[in-house]
Amino acid sequence: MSSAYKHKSIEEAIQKRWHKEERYVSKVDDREKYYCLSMFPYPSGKLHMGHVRNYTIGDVISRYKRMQNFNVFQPMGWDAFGLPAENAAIANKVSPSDWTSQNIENMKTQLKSLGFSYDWSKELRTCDSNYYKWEQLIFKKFYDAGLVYRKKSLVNWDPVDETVLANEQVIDGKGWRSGAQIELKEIDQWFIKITDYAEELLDSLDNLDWPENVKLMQKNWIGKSYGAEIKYKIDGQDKYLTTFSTRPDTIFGVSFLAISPNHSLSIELSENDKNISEFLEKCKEAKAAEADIAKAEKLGIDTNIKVVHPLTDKKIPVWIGNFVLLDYGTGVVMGVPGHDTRDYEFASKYGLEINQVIETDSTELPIIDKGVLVNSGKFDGMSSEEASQKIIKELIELDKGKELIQFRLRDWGVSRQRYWGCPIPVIYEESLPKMVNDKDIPVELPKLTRNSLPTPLNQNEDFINIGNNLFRESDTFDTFMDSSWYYARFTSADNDNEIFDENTNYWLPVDLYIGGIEHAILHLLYSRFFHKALRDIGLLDGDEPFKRLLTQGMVLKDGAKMSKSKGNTVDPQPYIEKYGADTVRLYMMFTSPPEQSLEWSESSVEGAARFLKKLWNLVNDRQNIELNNKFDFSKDELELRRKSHSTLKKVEHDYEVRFSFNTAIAAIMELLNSIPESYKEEKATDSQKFCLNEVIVFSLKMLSPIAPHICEHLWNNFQTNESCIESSWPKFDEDIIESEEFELIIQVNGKVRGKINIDKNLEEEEIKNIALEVDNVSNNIGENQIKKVIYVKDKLINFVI
RNA sequence: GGGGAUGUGGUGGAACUGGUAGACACGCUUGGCUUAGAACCAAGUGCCGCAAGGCGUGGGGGUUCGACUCCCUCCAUCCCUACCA
Repeated sequence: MSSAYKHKSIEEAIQKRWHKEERYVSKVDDREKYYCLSMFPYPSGKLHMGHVRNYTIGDVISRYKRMQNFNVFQPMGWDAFGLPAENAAIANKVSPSDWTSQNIENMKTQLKSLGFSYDWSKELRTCDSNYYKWEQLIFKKFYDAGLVYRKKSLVNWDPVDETVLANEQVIDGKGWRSGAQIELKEIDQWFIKITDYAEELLDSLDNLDWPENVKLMQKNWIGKSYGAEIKYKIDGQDKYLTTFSTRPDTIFGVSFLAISPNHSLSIELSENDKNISEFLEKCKEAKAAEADIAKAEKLGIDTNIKVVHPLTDKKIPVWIGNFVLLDYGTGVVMGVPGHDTRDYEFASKYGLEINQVIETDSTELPIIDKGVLVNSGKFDGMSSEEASQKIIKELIELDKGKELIQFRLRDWGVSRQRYWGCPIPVIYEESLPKMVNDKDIPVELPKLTRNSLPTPLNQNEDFINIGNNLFRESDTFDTFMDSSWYYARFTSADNDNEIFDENTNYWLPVDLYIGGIEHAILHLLYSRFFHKALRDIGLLDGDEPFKRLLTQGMVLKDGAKMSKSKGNTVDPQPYIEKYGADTVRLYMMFTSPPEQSLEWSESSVEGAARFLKKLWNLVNDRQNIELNNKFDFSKDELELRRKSHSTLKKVEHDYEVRFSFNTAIAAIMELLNSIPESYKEEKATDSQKFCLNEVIVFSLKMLSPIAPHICEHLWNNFQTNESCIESSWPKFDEDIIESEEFELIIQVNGKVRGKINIDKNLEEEEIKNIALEVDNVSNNIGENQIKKVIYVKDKLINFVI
């Protein structure tokens, strides 16, 4: 009788061996490389099931590729700067630095206990000055390349705490701690010109092996649109308001212009008009987040200023509207209520004219679709497309507009008014900013004195005032800066003298990048931008950082994404202790396909544990006996061999092409279920033992990327001639998979009426006759005449009556 | 508001290219083993129906010999929306 499966001692022993052998420390060699990267975590305290899912996927692929003789690089690090460390510091009186280090230690221990094959020799922490010094240098280089500028921009201001709040910290318009009404406040901030790369970021999406939905999201986010810039002369003044519209064909329907509350004209008018200044004050009581602006009630106020319509000379009112964003386009919107939902709503509310200038089949305004022009003077009767061109041409002739391509993408504001981040390497002299000298980099983040709260750096006199009337920049970088280039730094993480080195060229680009779908736009777009900008500076090669992308779906709990900040995490630790890492990994992979979101439930953890136990009972205490394979296999034996080889083929496809680990596992379960009991007995024949051994060898190999500890342990006891389970991946034999027969599905009018095994060599006519003989088929056809026969080779025949 | 996804038994899911709906598991039911339990083993398990058979992939409509799969429409849920990461 075999001994019981003891996951704890096996996993500890195997992990110890990996560590001792330095098995996963990677070195450049002449094999084909495979850089497999999972998004590094924010060290929030403990791992949760979302992490386990993400990192198991990466580890399965890394281990599979290693067995295929690729030189695999799988590093891990920490996205260690960010808001939660400051919150924890305030709540628990620990410094952000200590809190972060402690969390990293905890989570690293957890990652190790799960048996992930990371190359820990390349570990990174973004909060180390050894990491962020390079980030400060990159920023300087971006500045030298003309990619950095300063501009005023809006933030959420808490007037009680006198701090800037993240969108997440504003709840129903109130500060989450103070409860004070938040105001929009304009402050100077640093921006990076990601828009210089808008066109390339859009175009090169086509060449990426990424999921289509992610490419589409990025495309829509960049938002290239073709339209016209149209100038409206302010009545009685020699000034113009400039708008952008993608629908110049609707220009005869313009009944108002709406300008942003932050537009210079709005501010100018508010100085002498109490109503307007009150309205602008009210507009400040908003949240900066786009979703909130879009959902807020549309409010406006008439400025009493009129502009002149460029084609009709009609006088048109100018309103201030709270829904107009200054950052997008020109901060002026031309209102066409007949053909735009938002404009329609606004015009209805304030009694502005609603004119129809486009006709379609629809009778109800607003009509959003393109159509044929009406009420548009000489353009009547033209299609939207034709009219757009002619109208732009006319505007150009009148010098009142031009054709324009516009992007939705805005420049990247990287300033944060926070302590726990990378200091921005700038010094001000008489308010004029200058980059710090290279020799003064890194600008180290000052340590907090004991028990002091993490206040923004502008309150740290020792840090900002460096004498001689010189002052340091007190803002820190957006943490998206830290995560935009870490994938590249991993390749040279142990090099203190250079940012990147010859290893960088060997490992980049990342062959497979794995992470949550929530990063589909921002993080992935910023990283793509960084790569291109670093290329143009001469620091990196290639156009894109991530060749292939796998976006995993959210792990949900109580209907929302599992995260520390939402307080709905599930800690894997109790499961690792009770069932072992292999079971947890197997369960996570078995429970759903990676791209799908998954509501957490432990309902079938037991099933995964049971399966490994079954595997253990089958293989443990069994030895692989070397047998000559010149057997005259029986039908049943051949059937099992066919199953072994076809399962191997399927698993390869599922691991490599589909990332469909749940179906791969199901196939292996089926294979083990299909072994006849007698093959496992002592008295089984040699040919039966041969078939059983084949199942075991294939199964251990196929499962080892998912459940590496138990498979390696069983392998060492079972196999004698190949020491390491990881040293190869088996090969399937297509000849064995090929079968002489197939199961024919017989339908009558598309409904299944019979199934029968058919020799593959038979002709269609013979198959048809055999099918018609089947009882249930002939009964269903009865006296009816067969109108049509549809035959799908090796699959199905359908009689239409 | 905008953008992107998802929706299949009691539960997680399978069906990869328009061709057997429910693989593989969980749970449950019955039986075996056991002093009892755990564990394990065997059989059953979409719904209605005694059966023959019929119905069935979020709702409604369409295309097709044939639709979970394609088209239209509606509903629900999740993610992102530029300062959570």
